[in-house]
Amino acid sequence: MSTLRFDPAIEPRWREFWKREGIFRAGRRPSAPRRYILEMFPYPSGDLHMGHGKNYFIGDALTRYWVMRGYDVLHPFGWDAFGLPAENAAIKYRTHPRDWTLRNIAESKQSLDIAGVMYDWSREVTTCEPDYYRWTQWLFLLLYRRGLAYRAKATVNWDPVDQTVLANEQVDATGRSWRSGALVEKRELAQWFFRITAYAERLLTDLDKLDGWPEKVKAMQRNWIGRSEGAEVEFGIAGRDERITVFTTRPDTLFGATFLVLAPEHPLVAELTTPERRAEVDEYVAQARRRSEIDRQSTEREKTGVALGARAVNPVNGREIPIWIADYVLMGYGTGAIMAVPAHDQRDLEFARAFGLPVEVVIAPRGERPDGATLAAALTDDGVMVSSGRFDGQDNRAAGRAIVDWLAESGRARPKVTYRLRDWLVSRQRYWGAPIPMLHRADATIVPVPEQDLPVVLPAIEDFLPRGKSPLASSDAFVHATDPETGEPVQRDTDTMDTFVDSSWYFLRYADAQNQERIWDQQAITRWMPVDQYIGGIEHAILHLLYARFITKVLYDAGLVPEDEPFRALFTQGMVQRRVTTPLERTAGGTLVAPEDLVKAIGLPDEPLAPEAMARALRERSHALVERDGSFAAQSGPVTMSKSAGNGVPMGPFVREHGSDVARVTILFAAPPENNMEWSDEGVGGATRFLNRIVALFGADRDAVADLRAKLGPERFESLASESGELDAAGAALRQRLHATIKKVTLDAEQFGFNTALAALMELLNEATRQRTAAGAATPLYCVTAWTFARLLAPFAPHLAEELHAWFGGTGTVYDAGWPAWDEAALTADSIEIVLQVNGKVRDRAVVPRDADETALRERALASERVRELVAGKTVRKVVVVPGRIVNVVV
RNA sequence: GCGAGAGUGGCGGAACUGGCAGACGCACUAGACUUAGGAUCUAGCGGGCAACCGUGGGGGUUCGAGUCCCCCCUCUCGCACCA
Repeated sequence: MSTLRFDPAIEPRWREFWKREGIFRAGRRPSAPRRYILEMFPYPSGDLHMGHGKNYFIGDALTRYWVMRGYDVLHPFGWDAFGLPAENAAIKYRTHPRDWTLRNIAESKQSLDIAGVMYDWSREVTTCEPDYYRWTQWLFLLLYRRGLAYRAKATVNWDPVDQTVLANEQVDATGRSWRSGALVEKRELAQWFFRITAYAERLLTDLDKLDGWPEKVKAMQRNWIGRSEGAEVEFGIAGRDERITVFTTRPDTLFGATFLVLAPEHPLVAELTTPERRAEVDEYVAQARRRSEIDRQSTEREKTGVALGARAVNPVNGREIPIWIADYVLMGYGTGAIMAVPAHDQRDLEFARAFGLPVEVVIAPRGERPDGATLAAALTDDGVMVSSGRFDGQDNRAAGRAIVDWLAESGRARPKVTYRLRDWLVSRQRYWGAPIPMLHRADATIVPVPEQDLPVVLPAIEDFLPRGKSPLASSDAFVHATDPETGEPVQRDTDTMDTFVDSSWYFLRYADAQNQERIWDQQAITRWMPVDQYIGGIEHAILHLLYARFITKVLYDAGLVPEDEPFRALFTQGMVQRRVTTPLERTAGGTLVAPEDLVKAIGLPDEPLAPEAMARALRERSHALVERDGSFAAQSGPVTMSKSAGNGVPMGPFVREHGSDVARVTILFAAPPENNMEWSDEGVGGATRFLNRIVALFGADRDAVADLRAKLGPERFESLASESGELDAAGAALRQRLHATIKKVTLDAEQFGFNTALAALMELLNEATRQRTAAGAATPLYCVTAWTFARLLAPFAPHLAEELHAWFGGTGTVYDAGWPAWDEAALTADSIEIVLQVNGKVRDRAVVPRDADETALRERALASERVRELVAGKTVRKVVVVPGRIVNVVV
């Protein structure tokens, strides 16, 4: 006997059908409400594996759901095609970055096509093409015009491996480049910046509008922006007219400032150093400059510093205090200078203790007044002001405000808000990026390239190797240009833009991707923006998502986009992981030998081991010893699929062999999409069985369903689902299950509950199988269940859903067949089972009419034999009745 | 240290406003069908012989707590000398 099975060979036909009919083209339903669903566009690094696939399957499921709901859905795709890896790969494989990139795009596109992920390809964007980067350059000019792009000499992060500067966001906490992993150096260079700090406050407060964003991502952005409210206070310098401005969040502690600390890079350091301190100070400054970010930012480190010899004057009491420099004060934050209040700040206390500086308590928490000299930890709690002149006895918070007001009268202080966010450095000394559209005159002034001269085309030079300055500088044809105003010779800026500029606006271009005249048409952008649902990895929580919000706000201010936040809802999906299995060699003596690379990777002993010893050694390294058919292998825990781990399951080959629908169900069912999921053969098996069971069950009755539907007509046929008629027990159960499933799948599909939606479909399939067996024939209810099942399946196993829909006599596409509606009244059966409890413990169950009232339920419960046994000889104190659910007898 | 989140069977995970804990699936066990099974079907599957006990631990609220409140523990992620 041969049962029908799911055949992946049905898939290509449906893919072609969707493409031919343009089912997923935006604008197909111009009068319907719109939805914009977007997955983060990829960097085209090569062929796609299931790790990438998850992202696209999630977006595709959502797209298909909303199309079924009758919406006009925009689901576009593109390529983040500029960037360093293309250059590095091109150098390695002796090709051109452009060729390498375009080849990868073609390959990835084919994988997506085979997987049946449907995009509106007429809106495809590729950031390395002139018809895209022309507008990236246009955007640069817009920012320049609005005073938001500027050139400045700055201490910048220099990546010695990739030979380029990096934005702060692209250097990790250990001071390494996010891309090359190299320790970043500091250099003084003239660079282009975007003034994102001008938007710091809006970027922060508007996070509150983003209800559809994960709290975690919003928290990360808040933290990155790092708003801090306090005051700037000016200290005098003994014997001089200049002042030193410090930033403090605790002006209430001003009377307790016993010294000042400047960052080693502070501009006043050289001037304030007395001759006898010179040698020591110079040595310290040089040392600090050499020190890497990791060292410098470690909290573990002992405090170091040196005194300059000069003295500052505290504006609140005229007291003279010493000025020090120390590398725990950062030039990049606040004013690069602090007042040290060791009694009330832990870092200052450590510093004071290390160098024997005085500690003076000026706030007494809870009425206590500890001695500064013996203080073990800084006092950071609120309390009452002491040793603070006229402010003594006041509440410290109020006193802080009063002190700032008082000093403000003489111009010695002002309230100040400080941010950790720095301006965005966008220049890159690399080839493969959008040229910065600026011209340098002989007199060192700068003029923008006129808009009509865009794009500034990236020249097709052969020698793009990085040598510390932009490779574009070596192209004379590129560098030499004419001043648009004077006609004099000028030189082009030879830097290219950070690729994060390219990706900060691509989602806007999709609204009108083909427009050659303008960046986009106002009507188009108003139709599609903002993005309703953005889907991508958490790794972009700060960089891309912050830049995209910034650029959108700039464009909003320029009247070019309808809303100032680009993404209404954000979903961060989990990774696909897979165990790595490495075969072990078996010696004649029965011992096992690990291959060299495994020994190197996890530190296994480089010698033959008995299986038990090998198992133990592996377990200690979070691996397992697995055996199959007498061969042994080492198996790792789940690790994220990647090229480097070598555990990616390539999309194309898998889909061809098993089917896209199997891949989708495997991924979507295994875990909630926000979690990491483990890809395993067992998971694939489960998904395959589910699809096989669908085909086996409904395939056998396909003609019965089609015939009944043809006989009754579509409307009459569908109304069968709501008729209770004369159903037997199995029929009643199926009807209830059908409506419960429609409701569950509908609600789940809208909140990424794909795993539970599929579980509900499995339950419905199980119930349908039971009813089919009990009835021995395809009943009308069973037929309408099959028909409905096909539509509910459409977001998750689209090819099979189309196949079922066609089997059952549906015409056109299942995506035009409408989403099923459930009947709330059909969710509960006429008679239901309720739970009988005694003292809150389940003791019995009873089947009662659905609408049984409280009195009836109470009587039914007390009539139960089990309940009577337990209640016998005791007093019934109370009976809690929850109609439709439970009766609890309290004795 | 600060911030966000999570602890439920052998595993992934279910559980709406407090109302049958463990849905669905994987793995596993037994049986059936088979030349064969790593296919398929049937049954079982938290622990305990049982009364009962079970959602990280301890208290509390409630007729009733995985869910609410208080305290504690552990883990994951992000940030971290930010004045």
